[in-house]
Amino acid sequence: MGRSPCCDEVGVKKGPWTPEEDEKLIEYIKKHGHGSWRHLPRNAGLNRCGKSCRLRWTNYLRPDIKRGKFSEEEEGLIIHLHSMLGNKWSLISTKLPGRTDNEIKNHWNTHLKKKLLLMGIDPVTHRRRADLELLANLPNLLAASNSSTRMTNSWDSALQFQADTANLVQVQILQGLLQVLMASSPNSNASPNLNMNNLLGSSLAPLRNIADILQANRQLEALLNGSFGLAHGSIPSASTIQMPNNYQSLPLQNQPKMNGNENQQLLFHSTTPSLVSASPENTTSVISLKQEQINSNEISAANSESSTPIDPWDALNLSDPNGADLGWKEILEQISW
DNA sequence: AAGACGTTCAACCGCGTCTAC
DNA sequence: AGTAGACGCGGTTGAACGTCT
Repeated sequence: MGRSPCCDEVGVKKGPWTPEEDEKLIEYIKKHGHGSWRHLPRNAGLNRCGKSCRLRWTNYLRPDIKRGKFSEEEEGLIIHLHSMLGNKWSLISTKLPGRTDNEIKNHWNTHLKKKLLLMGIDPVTHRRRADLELLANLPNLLAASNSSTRMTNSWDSALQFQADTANLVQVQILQGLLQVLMASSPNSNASPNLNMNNLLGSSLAPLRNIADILQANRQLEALLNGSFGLAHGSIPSASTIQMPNNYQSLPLQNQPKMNGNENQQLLFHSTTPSLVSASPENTTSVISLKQEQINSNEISAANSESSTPIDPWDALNLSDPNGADLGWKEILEQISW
């Protein structure tokens, strides 16, 4: 056990390396190899601790280090490996020739982690995020995940899988949020500050097309049934979302009217929004949302270009007479979970 | 133009593991 | 088997740089 005492030595230089020090280190290792890192600084004429020398060499001076931006393939590989290995940066770096563990770690913390968070994916567990912070970040999440579903082939399958997962998050969050909103305004006379038109027209614009959502579900289904093998069992069919036990349908009077289609059901959560479970074992209620029932031709007959399958929610008359546009945080603050 | 704020990444720190004795 | 030196790993820091206001 015991820590290396080398860095405790007084009078040893710390901080950024000078070109002269780099030169000395390179020359020495070229001639003798690094050998014992502890003795290397003295032998090489460097006033550094062995640890510092090792770090400088392995992370910066080594001749086989690849510099420059990470390619999309590399990023995808990092995400994939991280989902399997966690923060085992040195292990991950062995799969990326020319990249150091430090470099990968930095890139993860500064780029990839944020990317996943924006997509609604927990960078630690690589699962959908189910916390309220996610809800607070909904606009960013929606924008990111919506654009991700339209991604070209630039991201590899690992990223695509996580992007598709994020789309399910969209559905779940929206459903949960609407449940809360409905519960707080059962007679459609919502708080005057709540403007459903604004809600659906701005922050939730990406969700206005249920066909997109169903498409995302199909993609996810295909991925889960395909090469990733991450599902714990059969996956709900493309037109069926299986819900955890605590999900239930609202009484009809609390549901938004669906134009010309009284059989259509949307899902609402009874309390706090949670996420779709990919595991059917904890599911009892299965509520179908049949794609064929969401015929945009039927729904949009009375509406123009802005019309979508969700437009009937506009009929809830939740518009703010003052036209105030609420941000998500303000909305959340008004909701008593 | 300049200060505030945010981002990046090289380098450090401290702990766990390995290994020689 | 126990101990201590050495190494490697992952988390954190802080200076440099970039962007915004």
